[in-house]
Amino acid sequence: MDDQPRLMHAHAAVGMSGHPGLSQHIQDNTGATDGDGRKQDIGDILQQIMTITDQSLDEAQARKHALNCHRMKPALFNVLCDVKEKTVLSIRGAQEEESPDAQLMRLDNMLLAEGVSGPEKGGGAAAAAAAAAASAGVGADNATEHSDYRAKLTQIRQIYHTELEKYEQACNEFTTHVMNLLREQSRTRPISPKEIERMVNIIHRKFSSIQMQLKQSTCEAFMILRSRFLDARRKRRNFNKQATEILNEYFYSHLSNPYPSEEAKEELAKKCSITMSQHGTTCLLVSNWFGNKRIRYKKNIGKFQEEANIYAARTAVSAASVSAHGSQTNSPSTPNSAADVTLWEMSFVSK
DNA sequence: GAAAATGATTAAAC
DNA sequence: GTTTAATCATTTTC
Repeated sequence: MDDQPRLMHAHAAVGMSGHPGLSQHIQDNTGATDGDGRKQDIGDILQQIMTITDQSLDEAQARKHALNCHRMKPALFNVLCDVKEKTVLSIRGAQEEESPDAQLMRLDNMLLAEGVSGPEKGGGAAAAAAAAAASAGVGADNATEHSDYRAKLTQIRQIYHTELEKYEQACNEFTTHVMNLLREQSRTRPISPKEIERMVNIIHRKFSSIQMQLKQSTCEAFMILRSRFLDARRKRRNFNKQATEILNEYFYSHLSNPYPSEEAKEELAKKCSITMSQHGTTCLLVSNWFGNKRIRYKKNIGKFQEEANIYAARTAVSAASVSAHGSQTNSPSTPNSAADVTLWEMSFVSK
């Protein structure tokens, strides 16, 4: 501890000779002329600053006040700020990397597009829900699922906004607190406004990285919600009995070639009151049904034999009644009897 | 509650 | 683009 005064004098001397701006500052701020007197002044100030922590609170307060009023104080602080700026802060400044704005923008855009953030609900959220409901292609009870979806979306929005607000408030409070602290400290140690600004930036970056995490998890929550809602497999509905009968009737009466054309599919979909798929011009549901039926029939003809006989008999009866009335055939192709081995069946029965 | 049935999805082949 | 074959996920049946 005995070294301190010597050290401070040495510092002051180095400051004088090593920093070209110091004498200038002092000239500017004090107008002093006596070189030795100035050295003595600076040495005194520095010594007082360094020993201030060793003193009692009252003493220190008094000393702080005296220092603040010292005529050399502004000049000395300016120089020290300059030195700090040119060494530590400039190095640190150079190392500061670019903030990941791109990702933040991506998240912001997504939240905006999905209606989680932004002005008010009704835009993206409703559109997404409507699209989801439409592509799910369901009928009766989609209203409840729809509102369920909307309620959950609102919940996500609410959590997001309250959390965001909390973070913003905390950020502001913390920034104000730190700024006040630094301003207060700048009375006793050299802190430039630039340094305060830099500190504020650091705080903002930290908080915005937290906000980014919030945005990320909100996006994830929304994606999960939507995928649940959109996943058609989760909301599979069996066709009603009538629809199944219509499809089976077509299938067994076209066993030689159970591949309905686009028109036939649309016709069948209409007959079965199946809403058209959003995926294209074909009725995907009918295509799915025929795809499944073909493969399952082919895999186990025996199991479907009884069903085949029933439908064959039914079509035979209707064909007979039609011919009995002398009408023309209203079927695009000749119905097959279940006993017949059809062309289509031939292709896989004979391996 | 397990098994069967069934609609949807997928990759691969055409 | 469609179809097949395998598979998944749900609903229905027992």
